[in-house]
Amino acid sequence: MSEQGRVAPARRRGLADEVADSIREAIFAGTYAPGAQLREVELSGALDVSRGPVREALLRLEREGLVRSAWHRGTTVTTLSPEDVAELDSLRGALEELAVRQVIAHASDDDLASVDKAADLMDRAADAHGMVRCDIAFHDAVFAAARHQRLAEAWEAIRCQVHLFLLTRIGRSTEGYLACIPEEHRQLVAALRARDAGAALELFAAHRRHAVEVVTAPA
Amino acid sequence: MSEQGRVAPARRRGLADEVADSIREAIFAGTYAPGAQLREVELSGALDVSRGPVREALLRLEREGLVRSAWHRGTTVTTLSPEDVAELDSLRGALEELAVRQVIAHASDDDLASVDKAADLMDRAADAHGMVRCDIAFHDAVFAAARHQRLAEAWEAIRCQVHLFLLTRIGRSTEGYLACIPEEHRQLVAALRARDAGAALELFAAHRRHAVEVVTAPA
DNA sequence: CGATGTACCAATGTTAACAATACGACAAGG
DNA sequence: CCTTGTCGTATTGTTAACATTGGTACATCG
Repeated sequence: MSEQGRVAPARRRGLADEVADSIREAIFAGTYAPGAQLREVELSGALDVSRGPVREALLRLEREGLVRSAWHRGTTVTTLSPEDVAELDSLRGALEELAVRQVIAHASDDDLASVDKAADLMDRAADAHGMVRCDIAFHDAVFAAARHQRLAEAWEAIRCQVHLFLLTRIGRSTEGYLACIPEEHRQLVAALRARDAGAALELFAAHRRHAVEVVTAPA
Repeated sequence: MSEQGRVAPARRRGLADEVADSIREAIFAGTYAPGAQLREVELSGALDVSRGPVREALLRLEREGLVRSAWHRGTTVTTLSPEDVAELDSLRGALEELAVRQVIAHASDDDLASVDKAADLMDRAADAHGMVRCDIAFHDAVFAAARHQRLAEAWEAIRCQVHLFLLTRIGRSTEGYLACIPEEHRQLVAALRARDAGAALELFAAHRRHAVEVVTAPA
């Protein structure tokens, strides 16, 4: 699917990156619940790495908003209050609005094909957790298609928090989610392909609204 | 000016934060020009600190977009290409639009007073560098008045880059800048105080346009 | 003479030990 | 009984030494 021309970036990653990935996965898997403390010695022991890379990984996760840390007070997994959800939603809205405009203005056919593929992958999602993963992947594809480095970075800064948010969403009600979401995303793709800014913006806004309603409505 | 009620956060900062501040200031002062390499040993020697905090500081500066680093290839001061400037402008626009809406919707009188004060401080700016500092401080105040933690963080992620951008602007022409900018910001404050979303949005957009034009227009 | 392989060096990545700090428990005093 | 001061411990902040890697200059070969 559109090999981009170049062969491969071939950049080797550092240990800190892999540690960050491990911790991130552990959090999403539920090993570390929101509010739990992430002790450096414990992590370094479990991952068989020194505290240096762990420390660097935690700093990266903090950049992603997945954890929060205070001086000499350790690092804890982020807990999302209702206010946090509201912030996440409004900021995500601002970023997605720019992304949609950029996609409609500059995205190539290959970029749109990637978005399409991400939407298709949703049909194959086994459980709710997998669906959330696909959901995030879809929006990743949209931001990638926007071809806007800094916008993508801004999305990455809240991406994991949105993931966390969707995780609490499926905790509330898995019913409508698995069935409706794939179709909902297919409509987003269609609007993007049609280069219809107005329709796409409205659909993305509705998409976000649905997610927020599920979490906030039932006390 | 509005003590917020609480006495003081009283949180002590780590060494890494201070190191980050020092390096940041050095970059803005021109000690390290864009593209220059930031060697860990050199910095740790100059600041009389170990490489640990320096490493952590560089990671933080990378989060702020002030430097870029690759694995085993060191850290360099960010250089802004024309495309980067375009990205910065559009993303900043998206963030400021949300900020303006938030300010108009939720900002307290104290918040607006802070913005006002930031605008007044511009009259006392001695040179162009000081003016740039005030310019950034003004927008800091706006984002602070928005009372939106994550939005403020998103702004911080490009704040230093905008600072860098404004620095290249005054490199092009200092003439109009020193004279017009204070008045321009006063109009922004007025629109914010009037809670006039349409006018404020347009004025902020024009404000950004002016800055970009100076840098991009004269080849 | 150009291309290629190699060895060196400088800089970063990683590790482990040392120092400083926040939190909790417990005892003394009002 | 509540407040306050002190101590101990667990955890983070910091440091310095070791390991690994990328770049470069140079020698060698075609």
